Amino acid sequence: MATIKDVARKAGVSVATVSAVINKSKYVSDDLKQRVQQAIEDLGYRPNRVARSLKRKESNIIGITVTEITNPFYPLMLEGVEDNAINEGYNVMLCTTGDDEEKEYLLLESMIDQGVDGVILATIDDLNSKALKLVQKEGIPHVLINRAPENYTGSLVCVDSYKVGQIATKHLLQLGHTQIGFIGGNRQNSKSREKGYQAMLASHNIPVNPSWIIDGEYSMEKTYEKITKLMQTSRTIPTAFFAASDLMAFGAAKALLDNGYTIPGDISIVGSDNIDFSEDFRVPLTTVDVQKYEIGKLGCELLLNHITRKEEVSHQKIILEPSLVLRESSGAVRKK
Amino acid sequence: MATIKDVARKAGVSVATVSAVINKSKYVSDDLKQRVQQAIEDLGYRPNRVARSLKRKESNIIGITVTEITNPFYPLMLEGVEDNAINEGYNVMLCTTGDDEEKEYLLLESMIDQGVDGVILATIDDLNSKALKLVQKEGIPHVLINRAPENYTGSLVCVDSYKVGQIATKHLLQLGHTQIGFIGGNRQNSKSREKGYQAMLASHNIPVNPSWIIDGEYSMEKTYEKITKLMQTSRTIPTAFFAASDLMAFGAAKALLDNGYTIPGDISIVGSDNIDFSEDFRVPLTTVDVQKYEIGKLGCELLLNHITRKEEVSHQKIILEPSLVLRESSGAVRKK
DNA sequence: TTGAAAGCGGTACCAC
DNA sequence: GTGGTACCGCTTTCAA
Repeated sequence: MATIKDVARKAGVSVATVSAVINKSKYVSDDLKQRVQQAIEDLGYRPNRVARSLKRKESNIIGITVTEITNPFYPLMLEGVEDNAINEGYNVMLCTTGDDEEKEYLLLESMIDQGVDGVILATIDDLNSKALKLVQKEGIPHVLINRAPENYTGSLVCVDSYKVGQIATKHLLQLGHTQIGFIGGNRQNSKSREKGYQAMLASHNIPVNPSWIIDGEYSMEKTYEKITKLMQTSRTIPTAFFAASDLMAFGAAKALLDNGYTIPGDISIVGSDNIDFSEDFRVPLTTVDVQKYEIGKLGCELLLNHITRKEEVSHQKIILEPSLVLRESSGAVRKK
Repeated sequence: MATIKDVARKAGVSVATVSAVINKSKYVSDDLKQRVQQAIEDLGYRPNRVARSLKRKESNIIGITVTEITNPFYPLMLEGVEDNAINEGYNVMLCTTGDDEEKEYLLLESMIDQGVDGVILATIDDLNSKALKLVQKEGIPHVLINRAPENYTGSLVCVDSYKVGQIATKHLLQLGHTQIGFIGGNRQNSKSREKGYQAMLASHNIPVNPSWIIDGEYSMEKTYEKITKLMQTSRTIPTAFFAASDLMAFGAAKALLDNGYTIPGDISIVGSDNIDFSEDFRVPLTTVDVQKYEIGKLGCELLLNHITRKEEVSHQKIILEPSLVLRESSGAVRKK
């Protein structure tokens, strides 16, 4: 690999001048500029970004943490991030944490040590998260996307999960359902969706049956098990379920279908996320769209703003609007 | 951020000694070792990887290029790569090329300039690919995964696509189908699968009908259109389709379903890839599994071997075995 | 056994 | 306008 010195020698100028023409950082006469450019061309020279990073203390790399990448929700979000990053001349470093706090911390640390200019965190639910504390302590620009602790005051972009719960539940109520179960997991998004669901029921004076609140652990398989068990042990089951993720909705639907129920004939299902395959699930899934791509894209924009204009970092919150996507898994409550 | 100098000062030793204890690169007396470790602890010192990279000319970062990440095939493969990389102390930089040669080249170049120690390429079909030429010219360790040019002689891990075609076609033949269409796209994997399909038909003396070879462009939507058009314009359509990807199989199945055909009653469909959702597609899809996770994992292992043992780089080829996954989209040919 | 110092490949200040 | 050079933070050779 040719270095800046080689270029300088070949062009018969100093390295300072080469650097100046590369970065357009100060005036260089046309003559020298020509010679330098010619030399760069001839040698196929490309600046060593590592050296530049060391000196400038900026790498043009951003990091992103996600819990998992096999849930189709994340690739789309990631695409939003990457599209934006590439456009602005940044590379992206990816870490999958698997919801493991310790792994998350270590991976984040490794990215910081690698010199990332900032990080997008899609894994933070807790204000006391070690990972969050780390970026704060180190003063690394960061924005949370998709997930965020309830009273987080930093920059973030996510969907209004409370509304997700309201929208889904309202839809079910309008179809005449009053016995509506909830399937969620141990994440803030789920909790907010549950609150929206509870509030909507409460506003219609409908009590919630605690045994119809299912912990699906954000897993299709677990949800399948839990719902199967519910059918075996409960005397009555709801006429509808709202799930805090499409994957859990899938699990529930499969369990129901496998036990001879029809959807939506016997039981309605509403998911959330609107992942690509919800449209082509065994029963096309009614769900709530949460603007996955936008979350990633805006999150990246925000981060890049933080990075480039450090001084005017205003803690910005972007809360996106969810919207109902009507498909075939929800229908009028069955007649008794 | 504390630097190595701070540690040295605090411990009352030279930076060389600090470096030695960090890297265990030479003997240091217990006394000094203690003091250094204490100082590191006190300061919360972590070595600057950028500086280390510059000096050592290795970054512990590997790059990976994929064409798209929204096809659920890739996240699993990527997971295989990342799991392995993390375990070995490497971070991964991700680039999505969208099958755009120019973008691919630029992104790859940017990763190299960022100092990646090696790259995994899941985007190469052509021996003359600019991207491939680049890594070869620069002498960057690289391995191709999932996709590869026909006569590629470097390291690679992928599934035997020819066999994929054979297996799928054989299955259909065994069900009594003789009128079998093929849906593919402009990638080497598809071409090999098509060859396997053709060969299997030939060995049964069954001619292939050229109008039943459909270019689905690796897109669900395109395939939907093409199949819809086929139904409108052709007097006869096959009793079965084999598609070179599950996504295209989905597109075909949807088109058929939307036009009143039953699957597999009227027409059988076999996909390839075995993406997660093929199991829960409207009609659970019979498909050919291609060991996505393994491809990524082994590809990463191979690359890391190249990086760490430069001298003994034997060009290694790992060809994985595909296997049929029987589900509900394929059945006996209908009686006339 | 320990440390001084050169140097990785750039950037940017300062002097000419 | 241009170039000499210190320096970014670390590794590694070499001398003491």
